[in-house]
Amino acid sequence: MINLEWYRIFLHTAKCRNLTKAAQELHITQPSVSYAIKQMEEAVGLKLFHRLSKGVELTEEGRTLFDYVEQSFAMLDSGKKHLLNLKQLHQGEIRIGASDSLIKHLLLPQLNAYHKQYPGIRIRLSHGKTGEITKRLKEGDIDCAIVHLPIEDSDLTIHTLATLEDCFVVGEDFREWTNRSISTKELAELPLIFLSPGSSTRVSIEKWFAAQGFAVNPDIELGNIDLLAEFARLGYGVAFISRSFVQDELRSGTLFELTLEEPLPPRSIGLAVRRDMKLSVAAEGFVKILHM
Amino acid sequence: MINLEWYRIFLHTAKCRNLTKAAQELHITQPSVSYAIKQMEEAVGLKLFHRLSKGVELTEEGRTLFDYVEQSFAMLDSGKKHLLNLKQLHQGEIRIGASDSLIKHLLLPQLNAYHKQYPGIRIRLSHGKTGEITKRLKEGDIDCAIVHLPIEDSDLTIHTLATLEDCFVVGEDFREWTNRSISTKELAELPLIFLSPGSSTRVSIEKWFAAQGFAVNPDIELGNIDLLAEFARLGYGVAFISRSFVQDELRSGTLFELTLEEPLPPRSIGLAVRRDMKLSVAAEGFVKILHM
DNA sequence: ATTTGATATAGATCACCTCTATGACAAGTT
DNA sequence: AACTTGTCATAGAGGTGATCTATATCAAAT
Repeated sequence: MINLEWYRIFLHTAKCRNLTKAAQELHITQPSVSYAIKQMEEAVGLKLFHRLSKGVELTEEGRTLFDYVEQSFAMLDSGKKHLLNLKQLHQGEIRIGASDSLIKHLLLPQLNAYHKQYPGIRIRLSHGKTGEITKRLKEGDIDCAIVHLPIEDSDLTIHTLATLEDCFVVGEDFREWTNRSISTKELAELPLIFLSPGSSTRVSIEKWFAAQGFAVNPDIELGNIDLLAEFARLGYGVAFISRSFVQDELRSGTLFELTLEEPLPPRSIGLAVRRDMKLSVAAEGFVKILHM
Repeated sequence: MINLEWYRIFLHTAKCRNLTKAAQELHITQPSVSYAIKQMEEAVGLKLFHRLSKGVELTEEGRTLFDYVEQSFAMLDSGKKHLLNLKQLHQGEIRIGASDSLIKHLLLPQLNAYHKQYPGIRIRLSHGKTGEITKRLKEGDIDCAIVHLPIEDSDLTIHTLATLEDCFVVGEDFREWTNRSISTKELAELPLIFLSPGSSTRVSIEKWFAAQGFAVNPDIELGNIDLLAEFARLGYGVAFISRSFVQDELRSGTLFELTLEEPLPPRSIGLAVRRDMKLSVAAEGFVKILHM
């Protein structure tokens, strides 16, 4: 069986055409090179070098093998370089799962910062609901997921990232309701605009109403945060939304926040990763940016 | 520095996804595999495997490296297979130099036998005069040369292969000259047909005449053995040619050999190879056939 | 709670790679 | 012709690092 270190010695010797010089390059003594070449020739049963009075020269068979060995070592060198690039974040990819709204309203600054800092890393985003995303995470299709909390899943490790504060907002047509605190009963009787059933935001607000004895039936159900805000602005009713998603609109006066007698519970956003998997270097870099 | 044997262990471990099974395949113990993987990971500064409760799984970085290592080892395997093919004469090439006439009239049986026995070997022939051919041999452009002897060249090793017997032949028009022995003087006065100046055959016959005090001036000089025989047959004169090259014509009665008072010296054909070079396996196979 | 399958580590062992020393050879120089 | 130089090959000794045995640790399965 050929010791792979002999290939390295063979390669250097072929390039130097001189055992003594090859030994110097390899930082071993000349008899070591002679020994390794001899072992290789015996192992393959063929002469690989002509011994001349001044140095050596590859035989026909040696030249044939040389081509293969040279390519093989070039491949290993490329592999090592690629690993170094991954390590130094010059190359690589990161696969992140999050809902569209979280991507747009929460992650954009960090994604931009990460992309600016590591332009060689390819960022792949996949959107979906928390349930879908955690499934992809567990199946190894994505590296990390930004999810609404709480999540109980023994396969995942969860880190809290941020707190989301929700609120109800209205447009100009319903602005009179912002003059005073509103009871939950009053609120339940207004036309409500919610996200689709099953979204974490939707589930959390339904629980809030139920805890107070109300079953609400929203007038409008939408799948998009921007549309929620837009329909509220247009006077279709009262939208339930995370405050940080509509900061601009609140500041500019196109939307107005209702004041509730009963406070809304804060919600959390977390980072989920697979419990038994070490993150790639690229993913670790992103997580670090998230925690800043 | 990465010991190349670790790559082999890495490759097997990645394929088995289990250190214990990889150890079995490699005929070493499981702690040896664990040790090698650990050394590799420390050397590259990256985790290459996730340790699971049942076996291991490549990390992102490990998968990247795996692709390179797999290709690299495939290249080495191809190299070993190619060497084995060369060794077993399933593949390879042989480069032979000889004059056209030697190829056609002397080597064809052996070339046919060799090609039949080793159809995977590529036979490359280059023709030329002995001087040109020995030059190519010394420059490593051909593996062996079939040459007229004697040759004195310290860079070459010469083996005698065969003896060539030369003769003068005539067609029907000069047939009367074959009735009795002819003196050299008589011969010199006949119209002679020779090969071009510089060919070994030409040189040897000029020496023969000169040793007897005659300077001959052939009527016809040709560069082709077949044309020599044809012009003799057509009655243009007396051609000087190696007997073995016109055996068929002599046997069938289209050419006739003159009987000389002074015997012609026999000439030898030899095989020349470079003195300090080991022949390739393919060339050795051909030399063996030549010596049969 | 116990068993099973698997990896990681510690310390001992030994195989083989490497060393030093030197022989052999051919080309180059004097 | 004698000597020097550069280079490869071999012998025998040494030592290092890869491998071993033994066992700890852990999580999944029973």
